[in-house]
Amino acid sequence: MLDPIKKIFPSFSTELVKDIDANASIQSFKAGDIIMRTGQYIKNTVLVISGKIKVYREDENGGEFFMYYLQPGQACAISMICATKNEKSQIMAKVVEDVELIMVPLPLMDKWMMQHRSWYEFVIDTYRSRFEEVLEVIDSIAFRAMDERLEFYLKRHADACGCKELKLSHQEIASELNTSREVISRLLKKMEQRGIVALHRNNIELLK
Amino acid sequence: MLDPIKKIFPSFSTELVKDIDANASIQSFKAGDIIMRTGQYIKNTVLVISGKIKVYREDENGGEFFMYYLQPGQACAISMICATKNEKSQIMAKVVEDVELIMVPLPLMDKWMMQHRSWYEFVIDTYRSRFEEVLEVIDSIAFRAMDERLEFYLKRHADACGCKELKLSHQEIASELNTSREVISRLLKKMEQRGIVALHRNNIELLK
DNA sequence: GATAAACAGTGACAATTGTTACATTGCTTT
DNA sequence: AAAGCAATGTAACAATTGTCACTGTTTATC
Repeated sequence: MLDPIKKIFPSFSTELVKDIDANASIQSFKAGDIIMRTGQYIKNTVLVISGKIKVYREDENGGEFFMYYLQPGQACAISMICATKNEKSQIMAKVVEDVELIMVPLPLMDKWMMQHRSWYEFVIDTYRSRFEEVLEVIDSIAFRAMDERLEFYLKRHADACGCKELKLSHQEIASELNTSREVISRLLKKMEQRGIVALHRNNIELLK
Repeated sequence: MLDPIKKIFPSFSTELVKDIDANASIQSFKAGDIIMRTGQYIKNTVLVISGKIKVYREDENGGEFFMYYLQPGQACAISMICATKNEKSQIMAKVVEDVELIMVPLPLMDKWMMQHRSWYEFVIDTYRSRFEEVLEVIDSIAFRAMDERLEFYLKRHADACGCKELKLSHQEIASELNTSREVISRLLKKMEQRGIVALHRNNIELLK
C-alpha cells in the first residue's frame, strides 16, 4: 500500500505515509453510493486514491447544488475541519465513479497536524483551495445569470474530467444548478447556435 | 495591552498572549477604510479588538456581495489561510465601524500553529465556522428567491449587531444582495404588509 | 419487434426580477 | 422658510426564469 500512496500524494513525507499505512483503512464504494449526508456525524477524514466524488449541498425540498468534485490526490476539506470538533456534516458526498478511499480516524487527523509538517501543509492547502473554489461558486450565482452559470459549470466539468465530451443529461445539469430541465435545454440550444457547444444525446461537446 | 487581549480572546493561552504582545502590532482604521482588496497580497493575519468589518466579494463591474462581518474576538479566515502560501486576497474588507486590529505577521501565524495549541484551535475553529457561514450563504442564493434572501440578510444583520433596529438604506441592502433598490423597496413593502418589519427612514425595525 | 422509460425540443404562459422614469417625503443647510 | 439632497414610493414595462403541456427520439427491456 505504501507505494501507491506515495505516488498519489507525492507531498507526503515517508514517515507520514508509514503512519497512514499503519493506521488508516482503505474502503471502496460504488458509483451512486452516498458516503456523507447532511447532518451525519463525521468520523473520518477522507483521502481519495481513485475514482470521483461529487460534493454538493442539499436543501429541505430535495434541491441539489453542486459545489465541487473530489478526485485522486485530493481530500475532503469539510471532513478535515469538522473532524477536530466532531461536528455534523453540512454537505452531501456522492460517488460518481467507483472510488477507493483512505479513511483516517479523527484523532489521528488532529495528532498528525503537530507531528507531520507535510500533513499540516496538505490540510491547510486543501482547505485554502476549497475555500477559493467555493468563493468562485458564490461569484457565479451572485453575479451571473443562468446562461453564464451554465457555461461556468460546463467548463468546470471539462476541467475536472480533462475532456471536452461531457456525459451529462439536461436533467442532471438542471438539478446541480437548481433550475429546471427546460431552462437548461433552452440555454444549451442558444449556446449551440452560438457555436459554443455541440449537442448529442447524453453528451455535450465543448467546442470552444 | 495584555489584559484586553486576554479579555477579547479568552481561549488564548498566557504564553500566546505574551507572544502576541511582543510581536504583533496594533493598528486603527476609520469607518469607510478598505483594509483589504481583491488581488492584493496579504501580509498579516488580522484579529479584531473592537469595531466592525464587512467582508464581501466584488466582481469586475463593481457589483458587491456581502459575505459576513468580522467583530471583536474574531479573525479573518482568509488572511489566515492565504498567509501560509503568500497568496492574493480573494475578497474585500471594509471598515463599517472604527476598528482596532491586531496584525500578526505571516511567518508568526504559521510558527504559532506548532507552538501554541490554543492558537491552532482558534485558527481551525475560525476557518470551520467561516466555511459553514459561507455554505449558508450559498444556500440562500442557490435555493431561495430574493424575498427569502432579504429576510435571511436582515436576520443576519440583526444577529451581528444584536439589535432589531437596522440602520440601513434600501440602496445599501440592494448593493449587498447585488440587486436594485427598487426591488428591495418593493419586497420590504410586502414584508411590512405581512407585519414582519416596520419601515422608517434609514431604519428597518424587525418585528418578528 | 413491441413497449416502456429516459432524454430532448418547444410553445405558451406565469412569476419574478431588472429597468426606467418620476413623484414624494423628510432632513439639513443656509 | 426656501433650497437642496438623500431616501423612499410606485407605475409601467422588459427580460429572465419557472412551469405546464405535449411531441418526438433514442435506448433499454421484455
